Amino acid sequence: MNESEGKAKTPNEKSRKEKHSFIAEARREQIIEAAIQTLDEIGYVKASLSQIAKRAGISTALISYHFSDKNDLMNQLLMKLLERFTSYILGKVRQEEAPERKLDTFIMASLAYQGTHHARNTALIEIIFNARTPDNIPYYKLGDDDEDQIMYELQQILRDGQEKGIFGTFHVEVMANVIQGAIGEYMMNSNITSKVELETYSDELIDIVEKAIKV
Amino acid sequence: MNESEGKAKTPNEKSRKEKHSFIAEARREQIIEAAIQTLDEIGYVKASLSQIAKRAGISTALISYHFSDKNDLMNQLLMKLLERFTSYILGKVRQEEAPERKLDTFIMASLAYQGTHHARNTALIEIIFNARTPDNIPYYKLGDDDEDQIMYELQQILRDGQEKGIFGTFHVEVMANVIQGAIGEYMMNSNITSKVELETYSDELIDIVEKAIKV
Amino acid sequence: MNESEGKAKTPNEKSRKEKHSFIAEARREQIIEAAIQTLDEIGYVKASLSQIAKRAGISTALISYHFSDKNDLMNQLLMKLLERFTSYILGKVRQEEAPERKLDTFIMASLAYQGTHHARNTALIEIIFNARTPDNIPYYKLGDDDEDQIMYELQQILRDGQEKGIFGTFHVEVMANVIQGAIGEYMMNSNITSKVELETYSDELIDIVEKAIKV
Amino acid sequence: MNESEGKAKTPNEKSRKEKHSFIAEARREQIIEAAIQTLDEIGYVKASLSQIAKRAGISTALISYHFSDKNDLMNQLLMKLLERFTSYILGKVRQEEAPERKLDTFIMASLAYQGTHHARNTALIEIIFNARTPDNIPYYKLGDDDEDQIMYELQQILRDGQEKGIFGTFHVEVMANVIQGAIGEYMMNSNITSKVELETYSDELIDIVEKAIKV
DNA sequence: CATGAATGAGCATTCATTCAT
DNA sequence: AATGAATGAATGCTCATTCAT
Repeated sequence: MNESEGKAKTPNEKSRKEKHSFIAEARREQIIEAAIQTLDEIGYVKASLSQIAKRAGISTALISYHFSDKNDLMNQLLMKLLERFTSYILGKVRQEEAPERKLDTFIMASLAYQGTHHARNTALIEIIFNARTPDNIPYYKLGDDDEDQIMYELQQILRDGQEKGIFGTFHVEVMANVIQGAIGEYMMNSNITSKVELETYSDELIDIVEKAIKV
Repeated sequence: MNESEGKAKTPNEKSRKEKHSFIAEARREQIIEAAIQTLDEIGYVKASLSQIAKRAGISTALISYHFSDKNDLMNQLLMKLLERFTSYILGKVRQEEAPERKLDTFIMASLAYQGTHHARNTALIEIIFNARTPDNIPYYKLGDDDEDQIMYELQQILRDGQEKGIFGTFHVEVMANVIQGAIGEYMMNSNITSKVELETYSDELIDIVEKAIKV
Repeated sequence: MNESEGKAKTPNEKSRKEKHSFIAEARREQIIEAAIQTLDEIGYVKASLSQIAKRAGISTALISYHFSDKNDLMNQLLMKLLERFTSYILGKVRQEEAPERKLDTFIMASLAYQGTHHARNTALIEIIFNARTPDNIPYYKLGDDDEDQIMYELQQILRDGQEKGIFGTFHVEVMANVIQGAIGEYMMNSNITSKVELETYSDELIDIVEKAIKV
Repeated sequence: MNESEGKAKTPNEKSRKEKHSFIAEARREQIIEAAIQTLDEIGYVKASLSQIAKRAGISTALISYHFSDKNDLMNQLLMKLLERFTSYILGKVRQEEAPERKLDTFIMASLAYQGTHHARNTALIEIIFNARTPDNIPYYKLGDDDEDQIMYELQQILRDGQEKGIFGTFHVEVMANVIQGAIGEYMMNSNITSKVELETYSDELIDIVEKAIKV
């Protein structure tokens, strides 16, 4: 707002501005956390601003103050959730070198996320399957080709393995989709979750995939 | 709310009741069809009773008359959709004898349903991922063991194949889940749908599964 | 809604439909009257749906039920008020034959309306000077050339008088505007209203106009 | 709220106060200008404090700091606008000596103001027709006898002319009102504005008035 | 069986205002 | 003097539901 920003005439001028941004950022974070909790507890359909505000211990007006829109809040939340999920998975996967190790890690990390970040994952699912773009297209139908780094990474691993002759021949996109589907199904369906241990499922899935991709 | 509500005002109570039931049944059917159309067109979140009524060409009050609740309507709709889907798949699968044929048919029929009954399938997905039980549990987390005949049938096929020595050893529940997940992913994610033809996906998936289950 | 309307299969079928429309029409009328009262009492800025509903003794939702919009309500109200005002003035004016009598009647009737229909007139002023079109143009700037029958009639009287040689030469549009302004000023400004009697004002205005238009 | 609020914290209280007053006065001026612009652009109903603040490039809190109330702001704005308008008209009128010249000048200056100070005039109209006193009386109904120097001056001109035998006999208050109405009508109604040139209207109005007041 | 009429509860959002800094 | 943060109240509006007819 002021063209002489960055000059920091006085030491506390800068800190004051930083504090302001800091408070605002903290609030936004808090609201987003409350939104995650709300989505987890009562689902997208019932997740009104007042429900979110209640969980954050603030007024609904304050949400409107920090986010231009309910849509804005949901979009920023979706981005944050995807970001966190993506960086969690990629962080683990990229520590590995060999394609077969990368693949195993991918599967294990993806499944583990559900256990370690249950609320986040539920919130993610709730948004993806309920929210729609302004053009009324559900996010789950979008598949956001460009943005979905996870899917891109998985396909890269598979292609890399094929090129190195470690994996056999198969339709990469279909295979990636099958793996994603198997992971997603475990994440969402608590029927299988309650009957098969995460580790068992992980091991068995890796087993199945290995059989399917081997040379 | 209760089906035995008649107070016998007239002597020909029975015939009247039958007629009433018949008309009522037809109306319920009509409302449910309109609900499917509504869910397909505008999604669960926006699918208000008035939107459904508009598509059915009736008043919203009439929906409230025939269903005790919006929840009741959605539950009945869900059941009907599951029933139809189930009987479609089982109808095809049970025409086959050999486990490997049954399995292939199961996969192909499941995937084909999306193409042949698009609106129904979208409606099904919209309900499963948006509606919640009175106890606030999302349907997608339920997985309803007892009612999910589809899953039961798939697992039966796999077990049958194993017993007959046609399939190798693998964790039946995990394998069934993987297959279900692969099918579901293709149904929901239009990203893969637009990039891989139904038949290709079907063939490749069968291929993958065969490799994974073979002795 | 039904193509067999007007056939009136049974006597009470028709009457039922008529009754429904009648009730709805009566409600709309009641709401519009409440809106007039509200505008008169608290002005356009504060005239919220709940204030109108309070005066009508109904819920705000019922206003939304009978009018598609607040804008819709205000537009219909504006039309009704203009219509009533116009028909009142024109009804009186058209009973006269001679241009000079028509002109006198026009002035007297316009001024009298303020006295006899005070609330309506205030409501009219409040809407015209406060409401705006969707394009954000105030109604008072619109001047609604085509619709303003009153202004058209006044100009016709003046032209007719000129053609018949009863009135002299003057700029018709300016003269009509001056007359309208003089009437409007008396209607709105309660300062002059409290100091000069309606009849005095009427007589004097007629006098002034006569001097200005005479041959 | 009170101008003698200083608590004499520092010795050079007076100079500080003066500086403060000066800055404060400048801010108030700035806010008032922004308010004029806002009223002109979007009208009274939509002229929220945040809209005004946006146009002033300041925060809404600062408006609340300098004006006790939104009402206070609007009142002070109204006074300022009336003051400016009054001094503009009176400045021109008082340069003339003869009543007939004064009258012509009054009319021309009043009409010219719309052209030369369009935004101010629109803002003036918006406030007068939308704002209300704490007692809920619209300003347009007030006519504020004591403060309205314009109307007083006009009536003085007319009386002076009569006393000097230049004007004939007529009801001064009504005549003044007619002139005011004719001017106001042209100012507000863009229908006439677009059809009749300012100069034409001015000439014709003077002509009409001259005929009406001549001996 | 079917509807129009009606409502209370809830929605997202904006507003004028206050307060700590 | 000035601002960002925060709120309670109010707005227009939609919704599922009820009820008399």
